[in-house]
Amino acid sequence: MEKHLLLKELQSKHDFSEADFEKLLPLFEERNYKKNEMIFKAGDVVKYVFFILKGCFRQFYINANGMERTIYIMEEGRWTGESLSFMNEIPTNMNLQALEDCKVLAMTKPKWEYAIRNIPEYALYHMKNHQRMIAWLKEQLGAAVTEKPDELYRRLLNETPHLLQRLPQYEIAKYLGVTPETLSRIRKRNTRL
Amino acid sequence: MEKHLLLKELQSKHDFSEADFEKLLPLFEERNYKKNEMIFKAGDVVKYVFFILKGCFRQFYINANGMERTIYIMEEGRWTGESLSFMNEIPTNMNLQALEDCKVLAMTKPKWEYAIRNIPEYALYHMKNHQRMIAWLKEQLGAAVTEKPDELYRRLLNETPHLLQRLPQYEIAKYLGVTPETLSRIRKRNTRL
DNA sequence: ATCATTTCTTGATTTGAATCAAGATTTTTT
DNA sequence: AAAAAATCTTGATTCAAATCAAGAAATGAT
Repeated sequence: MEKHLLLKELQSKHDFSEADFEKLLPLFEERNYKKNEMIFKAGDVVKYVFFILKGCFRQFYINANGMERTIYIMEEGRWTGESLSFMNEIPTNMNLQALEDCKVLAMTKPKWEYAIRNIPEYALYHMKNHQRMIAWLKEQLGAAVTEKPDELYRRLLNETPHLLQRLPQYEIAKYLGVTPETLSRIRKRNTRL
Repeated sequence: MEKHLLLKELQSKHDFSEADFEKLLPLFEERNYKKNEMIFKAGDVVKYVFFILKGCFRQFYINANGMERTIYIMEEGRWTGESLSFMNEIPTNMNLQALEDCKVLAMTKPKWEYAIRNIPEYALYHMKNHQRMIAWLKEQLGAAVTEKPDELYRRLLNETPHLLQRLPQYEIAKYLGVTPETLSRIRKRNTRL
């Protein structure tokens, strides 16, 4: 029997036992989202934390003039959600959308609190995950402003080349923070291997 | 006797008892940094987590071409450091510099681990703090790309007006991600109340 | 297979910030 | 108080990406 995607993720980042996994897994419920469906919008209180079993999501920000920017794209085997809103039951300023038909494991706040209190290794895994996220966001913020679009594209090509196959170009453009026209030109410039 | 700055911060974000504070405080040592001193640089392993008692710091990113971008500026009553590097004893990709003569409370990793294990409320406070930081960074990233520099300046003017008094303009410029010349023009445009 | 829709490419033009280059002003040092 | 250094302002020019505007190509529907 194949190892569960969630167990794989937990063990890849932390020393997580199968016994703890047996306690954790039943706390989730399975949910499905259709392509382009909005999971939450700015102003909503986020009701679940999500572990992605199939498909991918984008989390994005919309400013006062309606300009949007994709903050990250998460695929299967990763978490998504918005923990500040989720934990404190306050409105989020982010938006989450399914980019494909998706299947997730979703956990509500009472069950999540139970998990944090009763599965110490889950709390520790969680802390590590947050640290990683903070470091990643700081680097993204640094890179977003100091790097030229061509360089940002090459980074993506290096770090997550499969995303360029998986997603339409206008989604990549929103992620890089350029217009689709500019991305088209970047690709032309960078195609001559 | 006045309430300790650290206790104030802990209680403002979490239900933190004075008894727990008595256990936490001795784990720190006081350290001083001179204006412009580098606390750590990209490639270093970060040895402490810092709570700022006096002064302010900037954390910044330097890209491959030497372009730099200030990620955040932290003042007294706030934390700084780089927890991914600190916790995992791996090199950081960030730089931390004192912008004034500073005094901090610094905690080493063994003591921090002791605190996390033995003062559960500190672990919870810590988790909340991380969530807040993630939400803030996501918003910063969204805003950095979607907003025009004038709007970013007005945000700063709204959210942390005292920083504009406290710091030279070229530091504000690095934080906003524009050149000092551009900031000078932005200020001119936005000064007519 | 054809038509319609969505996505991508290419060119021309506009726009806003970076860069380059002096000066002016403020702060620090002596 | 004068001199030196650091910081800030202003103007002219350059440059890169956004915008505007068609078309071309790919995808999906009938």
